Amino acid sequence: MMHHDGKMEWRSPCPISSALDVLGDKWSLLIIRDLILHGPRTYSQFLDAPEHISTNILASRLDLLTCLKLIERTNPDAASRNNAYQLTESGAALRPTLEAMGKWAGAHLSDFHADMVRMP
Amino acid sequence: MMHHDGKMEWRSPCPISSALDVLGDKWSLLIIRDLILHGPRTYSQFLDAPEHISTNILASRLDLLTCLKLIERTNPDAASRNNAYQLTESGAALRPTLEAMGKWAGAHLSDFHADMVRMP
DNA sequence: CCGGATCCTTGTCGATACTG
DNA sequence: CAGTATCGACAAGGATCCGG
Repeated sequence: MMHHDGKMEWRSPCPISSALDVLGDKWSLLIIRDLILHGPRTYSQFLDAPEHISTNILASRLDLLTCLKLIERTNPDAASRNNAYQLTESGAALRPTLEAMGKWAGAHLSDFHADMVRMP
Repeated sequence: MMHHDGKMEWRSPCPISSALDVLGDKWSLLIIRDLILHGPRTYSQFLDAPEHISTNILASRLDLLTCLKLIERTNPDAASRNNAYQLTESGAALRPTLEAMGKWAGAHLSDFHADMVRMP
């Protein structure tokens, strides 16, 4: 198993910049979204999301989010098979950010994306 | 001048996913942050931000954000020299998202990033 | 000079095949 | 089922060049 060496690179002391150092990509916040919407989730349940993340990207994001303690395994000691991931308190605290983001998209992106819906 | 062909790819109808289709990278929200914090800003002022975006990335992001009407030129008809970018109403509406994100980072990232400060 | 555009290198993403 | 290995495509970074 490959796991992160814990050495994060921070571009500046700005909190927003730091948040984006962790979450500034197209997938990390989608993983958090799935966990907020559906509760604990297994590897293959993440793969079933409509955005279709690929397996290696999912594994690397789960690894990073675990290292930074935004998520954790539901049963750390059990075999990885059928084991799930869940939010920590830190990950769950991203809910207001995601709500603000979803609200913004609903209000300001519908001109460009007619098929967008209220919530998945 | 090269400009975007307006064809965005949307991964799903989910608003959060759609927001991340636009803003899910390490730089776009930092541009919005600069505009919220400092008001209208020129090309070289963006380059002076402590995170040091490179010129080509900045140009392509400004172009995309302009196409999606999150930002606009302060004086569209004037020469590009010394012209600045400012937020539209749509871009300004991202303030709650950035505030939530900054608040989250301040509360949950300081264990990993000791040098982080309240606000830049 | 300022606002980019271009070139080139490096790194990350994404698809698919594969393994315990 | 939960990942890992591999490889090609593409995006980011960095330096420099150019038009006004």
